[in-house]
Amino acid sequence: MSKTKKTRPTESELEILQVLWENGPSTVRFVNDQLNKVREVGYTTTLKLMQIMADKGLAERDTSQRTHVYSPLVTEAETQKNLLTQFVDTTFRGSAMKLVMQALGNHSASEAELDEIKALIEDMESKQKK
Amino acid sequence: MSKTKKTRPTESELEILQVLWENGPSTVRFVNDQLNKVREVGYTTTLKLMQIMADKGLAERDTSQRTHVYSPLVTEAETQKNLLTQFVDTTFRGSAMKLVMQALGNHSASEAELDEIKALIEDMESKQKK
DNA sequence: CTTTGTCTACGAAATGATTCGTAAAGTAGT
DNA sequence: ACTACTTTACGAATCATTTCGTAGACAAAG
Repeated sequence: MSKTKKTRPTESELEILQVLWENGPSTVRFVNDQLNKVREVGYTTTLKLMQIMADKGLAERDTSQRTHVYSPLVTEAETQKNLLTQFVDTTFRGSAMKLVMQALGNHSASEAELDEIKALIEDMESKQKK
Repeated sequence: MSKTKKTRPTESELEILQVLWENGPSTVRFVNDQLNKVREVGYTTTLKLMQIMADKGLAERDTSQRTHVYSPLVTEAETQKNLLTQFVDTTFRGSAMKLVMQALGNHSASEAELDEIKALIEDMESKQKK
């Protein structure tokens, strides 16, 4: 009922947001179908979740048609940022750099990606030097 | 009662593991005191949680003395790796590199840290090249 | 108009995690 | 031995999240 901002999506809500971010405004039916490609979820379960999300201000819905269309009200980048911050705190005791090292070490990256990151770092360093 | 491996720590369990990792084998009293430096938690709450953790195989306890001493059964690095993988999946749709970029961008790093990461990347690239 | 299917609304059950009260037993100090 | 304190054990309350059953509205097809 409120849109007071700052609500953290739960796991399930995040799954739904992913669908909305990837595909744009969608119906419950569509979202539910997407989710079911990965795991079994009942239609009314997805419906309920999406209604809650609208309630929390994570999404809004167009009710002008009988079949409602939901749009995300938070961006992917902004949500990632929030979740990342809290994840770094709880799992890496606040050390983002430890996380970066782990991520680089465990997950393989293409040369292009590595170059991109290197460029980003050099950019940061040059700015830091004033 | 089982030690079947692969149990994911919850938020609260992770907090307790942090204490155990940082301080080594500890009593419930000690862990609870540490937690209370950050937020209020009842003694029996911490006790219960630690008993559950022993149950799940996240920790083991020495009951030879009246005051039990708990030790972690999972390492910090291993736990971070598991949590990171699932976090990348749910929040960054599997793209560890996107996460790295976000982490670099949002959280400030010292020059030394940046250099360390750059070195790591160059190391990876040289190994990849052949 | 009736049947069949799809949609939303709603409440409540199921699940999982966390918190706490209370009891029982051991320990320490007097 | 008595009292005060600390510990473990345990069950249940609380709280958040997820799941589902059911009902009512609407729509499409015959």
